[in-house]
Amino acid sequence: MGRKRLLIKRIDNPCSRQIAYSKRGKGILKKATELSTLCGADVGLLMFSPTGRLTSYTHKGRVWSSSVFLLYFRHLDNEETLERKLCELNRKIYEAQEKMRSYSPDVSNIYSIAEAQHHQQFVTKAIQRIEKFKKTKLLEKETSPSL
Amino acid sequence: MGRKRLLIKRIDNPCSRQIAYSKRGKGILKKATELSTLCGADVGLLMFSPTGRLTSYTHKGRVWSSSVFLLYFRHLDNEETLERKLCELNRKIYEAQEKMRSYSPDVSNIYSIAEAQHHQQFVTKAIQRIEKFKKTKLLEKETSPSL
DNA sequence: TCCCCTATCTATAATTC
DNA sequence: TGAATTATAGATAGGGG
Repeated sequence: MGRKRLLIKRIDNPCSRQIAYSKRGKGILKKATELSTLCGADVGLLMFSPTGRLTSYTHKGRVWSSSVFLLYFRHLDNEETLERKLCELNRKIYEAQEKMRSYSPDVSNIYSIAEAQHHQQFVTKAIQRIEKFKKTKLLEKETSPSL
Repeated sequence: MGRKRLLIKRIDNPCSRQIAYSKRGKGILKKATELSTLCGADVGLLMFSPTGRLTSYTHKGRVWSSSVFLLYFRHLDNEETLERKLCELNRKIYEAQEKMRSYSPDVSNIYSIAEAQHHQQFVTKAIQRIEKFKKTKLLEKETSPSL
């Protein structure tokens, strides 16, 4: 769509590339909004320019937009991937569950063991809480070095 | 870009709307791939049709694509928003931290960490005791299966 | 970078099969 | 839905400021 037909391959000239990105980026953004309003479709768009600048579009309306993109922006805010966080948390939960499983073979009828189980859960949670607490405290320390 | 000028507002006729979505969806997809190859930009696109069908495009290349979209697809797999999960986990952590706070009321950072250490040791020993207890009980059960 | 201009190319609305 | 056609609206390459 220009004075010359354009082959779809990487534009070598960095200057032209940036200009093309600017123009086409706007174009897609417009298309996305149009699609969204015309068809009532949920559209999400993320673009990183050659220089790394982010442009995004989200039609605020439905579940997915408030999940994917919200997640993404939080991810940016936290400067730490939520995915990694989530994986870690899930791993911990899994490990904890595995541990628990090994302790409870077939003994639902024996009250003392059930009770032990209860206690074990309690202290497991307690230790997790303590670890979390320690991390938080350490973080507080780091972020306020004057203390 | 058609025989008539189109006002950008929701297309009332469901049939026309679906057709428009189909065409324009493909169009944006093409644009996204073009932008990606022409400019070396990372582009991610998610579209939900009026009927709820998902179309997506991701230029596989950089970090973001493997975070946002991976998250999204996992989210689909789990049939439960990761966001909600995360919120829940964070809530649990928060609650745990709140509980822990009661163990260390008003001490300075260093001491509260030391104290946490102390509590941790305490519950670690506790859990060891419980495990021993349970093993013993289980052993008792195995050796007297008639009960 | 951003805007403007304009020749041209491209996308697509309407239509038919 | 889908594919093809065609007229036309819209996007944009190249160039200038």
